[in-house]
Amino acid sequence: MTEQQVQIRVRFAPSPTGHLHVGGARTALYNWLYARKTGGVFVLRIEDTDAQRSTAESYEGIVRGMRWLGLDWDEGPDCGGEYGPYVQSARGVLYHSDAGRLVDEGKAYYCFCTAHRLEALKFEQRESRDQIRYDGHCRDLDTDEVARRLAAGEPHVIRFRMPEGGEVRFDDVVRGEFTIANEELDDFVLIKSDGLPTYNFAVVVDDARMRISHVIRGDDHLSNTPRQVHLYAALGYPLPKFAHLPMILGGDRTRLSKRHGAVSVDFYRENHYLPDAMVNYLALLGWSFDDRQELFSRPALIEKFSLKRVSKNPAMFDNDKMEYINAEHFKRLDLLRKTQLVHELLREQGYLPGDFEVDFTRPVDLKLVPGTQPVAAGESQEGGTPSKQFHRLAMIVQIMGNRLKLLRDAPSQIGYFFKDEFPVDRDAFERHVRGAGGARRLARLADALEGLRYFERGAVEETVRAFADELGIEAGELIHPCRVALTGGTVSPDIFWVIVLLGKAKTVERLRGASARAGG
RNA sequence: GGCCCCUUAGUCUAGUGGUUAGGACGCAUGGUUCUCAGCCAUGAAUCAGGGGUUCGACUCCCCUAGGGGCUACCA
Repeated sequence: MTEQQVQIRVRFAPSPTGHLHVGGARTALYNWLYARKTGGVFVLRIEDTDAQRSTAESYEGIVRGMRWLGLDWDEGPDCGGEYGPYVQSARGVLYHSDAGRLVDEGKAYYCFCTAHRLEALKFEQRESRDQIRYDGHCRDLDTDEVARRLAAGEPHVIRFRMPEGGEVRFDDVVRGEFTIANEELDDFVLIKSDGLPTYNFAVVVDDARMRISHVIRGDDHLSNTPRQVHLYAALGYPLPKFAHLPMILGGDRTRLSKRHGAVSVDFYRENHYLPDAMVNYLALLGWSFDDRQELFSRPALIEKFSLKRVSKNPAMFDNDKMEYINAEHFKRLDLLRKTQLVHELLREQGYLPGDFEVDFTRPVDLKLVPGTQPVAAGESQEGGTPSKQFHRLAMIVQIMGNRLKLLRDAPSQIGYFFKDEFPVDRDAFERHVRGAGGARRLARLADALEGLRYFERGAVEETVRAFADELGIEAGELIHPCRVALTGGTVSPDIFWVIVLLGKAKTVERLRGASARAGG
């Protein structure tokens, strides 16, 4: 007898009441990874039973965030599926039908208690330091009375009839066994007086009817799970497997929320982090593979992910580590891909001329790029054909090497290659150009470079060093002012490459300009 | 208040009775270099506290403390 193989079905069920934060994204990711690893189905369901707080913008934002992260779903509000609708507000009849069944079977009942009465009850229980729970006031109302009050249109809710004694038990893939006495639970509400289901009820009805096999969610739901287990039993639905993930905490160790700054997925998207890097880092928040590997490509993550290795401890989101992971992923991108990304961003921000077009759908010849090929004399580095412009951009990206860690910083780091107006570090200018007699030297260096017949790296370096020798100074003493004049700051890639890629005309112009400004 | 969960360096973690408690980020120092990044090397830093159990506890049990969650007609 082989056990029947049940299809693995998981879901991410956000409520559209805010942006997608890293905690939600992590939950979505683990579900997605599990589905992709097992060949299962990943469902997106929108839990909008809180009519007040749910918004369309929030829904759009969540979808945008998940798409950016590359967490694609197989069934959901936009693409449908066999078990729709995938928005709770459209599933009303399902909840009412299941709730009605429970009432008919005596497993749930109508309650007419007013908010006022409940308030007073709570107050009283707090005073007497009692457990705060519903007292079962309407639990055994006469059926005729119920019918009469219902007919009279009296506001009411439907409550679950919690068994008096006994206990509930369930297994959690990451927590192990969980048991709690029924006394701790009370007759919680299933259907609110506005007719909408409560979270605890809707989640069970939906997970069951959508055939969810594994409920993977944040561990803030752990305490609610026993109630849900009761509901599964009462409704006669098979119990799914549960996996409660540790929370992700903000810097102050409290639950993540808006006030925790950069914890929105939007932030990372807008700042041009790499989605694969974010996925990698998020995966590490509460999961580890072993004691050595922590850098994973997406396929590697799918292959290695396992619910069994999910940690029980809450984790704090560490931005430094996120940036590090991002840098590592960026480092691993090939030159073409990097250049493509930089190109895109530079264009967006107006750093590139309008005629700078590269058709990335066609192979780009990078043979000349690797960085050792001299640029032939007479070939201007500015302007030129699109492929020449691209070639130059690729070389710039190439010489940037690992200095470019975050795509977002590309414009400020290499902007001086494309615009003549770039920020100049005043202090550096004073120190390296005006002070130390740099101004006069720069003008003379400009002359020397201008006379160069072959403007390629070797010749440039030779010229600069020879000039330093002639002056009887260290090459560095010439290079520093040069860097400030050319790039505006004290940080740049190899200065000789900068000179070559800037081109003779721009180099000479900036050197003379700086010299003049310094009064040389 | 009641109940539940969690506890290895600042942070993320490996570890399941015997280890010099391993790795990573961050930090510090040194090396490489025209600066920076990178890379290499080195270093500081951890089992929350207290009781047990045991020949032996980071590992098992109990208590305390701290943190988190649930206790809503929020999800």
